[in-house]
Amino acid sequence: MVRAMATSKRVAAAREPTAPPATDTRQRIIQAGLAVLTRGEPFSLGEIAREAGISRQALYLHFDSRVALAVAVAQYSDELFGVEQALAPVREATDAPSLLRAQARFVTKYNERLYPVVRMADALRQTDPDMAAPWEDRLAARRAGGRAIAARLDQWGALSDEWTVETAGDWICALASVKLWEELVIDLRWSKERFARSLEQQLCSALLRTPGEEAPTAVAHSAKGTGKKSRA
Amino acid sequence: MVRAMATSKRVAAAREPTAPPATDTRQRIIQAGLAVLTRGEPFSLGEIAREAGISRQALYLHFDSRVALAVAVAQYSDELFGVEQALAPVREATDAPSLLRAQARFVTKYNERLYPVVRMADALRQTDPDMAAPWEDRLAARRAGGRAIAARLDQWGALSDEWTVETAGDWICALASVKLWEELVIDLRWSKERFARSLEQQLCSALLRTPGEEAPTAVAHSAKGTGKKSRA
DNA sequence: TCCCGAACTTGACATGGTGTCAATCTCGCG
DNA sequence: CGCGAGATTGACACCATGTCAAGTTCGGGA
Repeated sequence: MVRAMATSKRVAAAREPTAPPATDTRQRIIQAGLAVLTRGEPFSLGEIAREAGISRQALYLHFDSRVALAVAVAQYSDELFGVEQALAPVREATDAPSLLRAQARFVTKYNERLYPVVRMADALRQTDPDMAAPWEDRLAARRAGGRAIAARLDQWGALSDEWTVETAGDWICALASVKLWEELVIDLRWSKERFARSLEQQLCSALLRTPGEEAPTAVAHSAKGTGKKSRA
Repeated sequence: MVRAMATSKRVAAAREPTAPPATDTRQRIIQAGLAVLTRGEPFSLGEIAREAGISRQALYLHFDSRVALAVAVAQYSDELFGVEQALAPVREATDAPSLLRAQARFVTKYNERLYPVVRMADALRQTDPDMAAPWEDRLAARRAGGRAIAARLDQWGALSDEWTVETAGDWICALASVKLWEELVIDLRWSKERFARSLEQQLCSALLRTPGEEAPTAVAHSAKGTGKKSRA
């Protein structure tokens, strides 16, 4: 193949995402991996290599193992989707209903896009301990995201009394899971629109204080209220 | 294969679960499979054979393939759990809150017990088309269960206006999914008690008409009301 | 009593995937 | 020129699934 020089591995790590010439082999492998993963399933390394136009053995010049490649593909897929940008509406929401609406829309798009990758990662983590750690990281990030939403709801006095910030965050995280999305959209054939709509509604009815109840400023029975329990 | 006579397979199928002498090899294999599956993961046929005290090749005298064994294990696991009996409180509930409470408790117990089996089946169905059909069957059964609950809520006039029986049924089905249970109980370390409590609460807040609203007998704005839309 | 057939055994083998190793090729650059 | 990075071909070990063949054990029926 081409490549050569002090280019390639070191460069790939340092390359900014703004330079997509993709002449880099490592990058080509990752893209091939994503392509193979996205269509169908079986996921054989030989297939990815063929797709990338290199020999199977060359994969091992760039990745220690199947899992390392999978992790790289997952990360690339994340970057490609642009989580940061997609999350902007969620971060910028200024009231509870629009926050939850933004979250529902984000979740719908994100899960649709990341579904094949998460699927594979989930399958791999069962058999491969090396996949467990990255998986945990992602889970922690999702959990933190859910908790951040719950914390803002709580700050606004919008969080229903039955929740703590922690439990509400976990529930938000669970409802945002690819698995729930898969169950409804893939297995039960829901349309994305219906999923988004239902998720929004359910987030609202699950989390939000019902309008008729105590005002956010009023500290009622126990130690509930505005600053419920922001961290342990 | 060998198979022949009216013995063996036929006998295994016809044997009542009340006779546990376990002299039947097929049954021993299934039990070994469940045991291996329940602890840890890797799931190698050789291991199951060793656990069952027979040679690896003897597995093929009883099961055509890995998938056939897996299906048998899943079915056995179901019988062992006693779904019918465990579902009794759900079937016998006479009001909406206790129905949803019974459902939440059933789901918690069932998912905890069936988790390893479902895990394996889900992994297998990705690569093995033979697993897809049994999976679909189970999904259809779960969906029907969810829909039955939704229909009863609707009959009682307890189902919130935003739902049809179909969509509510699917939502119940999705919240009953092993995957949601896994996310919360396994990955996020929720206790079973907390899961059961939250699930019950969330089923209620998601599905039930809020107390202040229109009475069940009153047919309000559109064509909603008691007999919402029992089938398409 | 003998023997048939069912169930199981051992052992070998094909296939296909992962991961490793060694030898070779090809460039660009110092 | 020759080094060295990246890539190639080819071979190999290992393991899991699935198949095949031949032999063993044992119970029950003719």
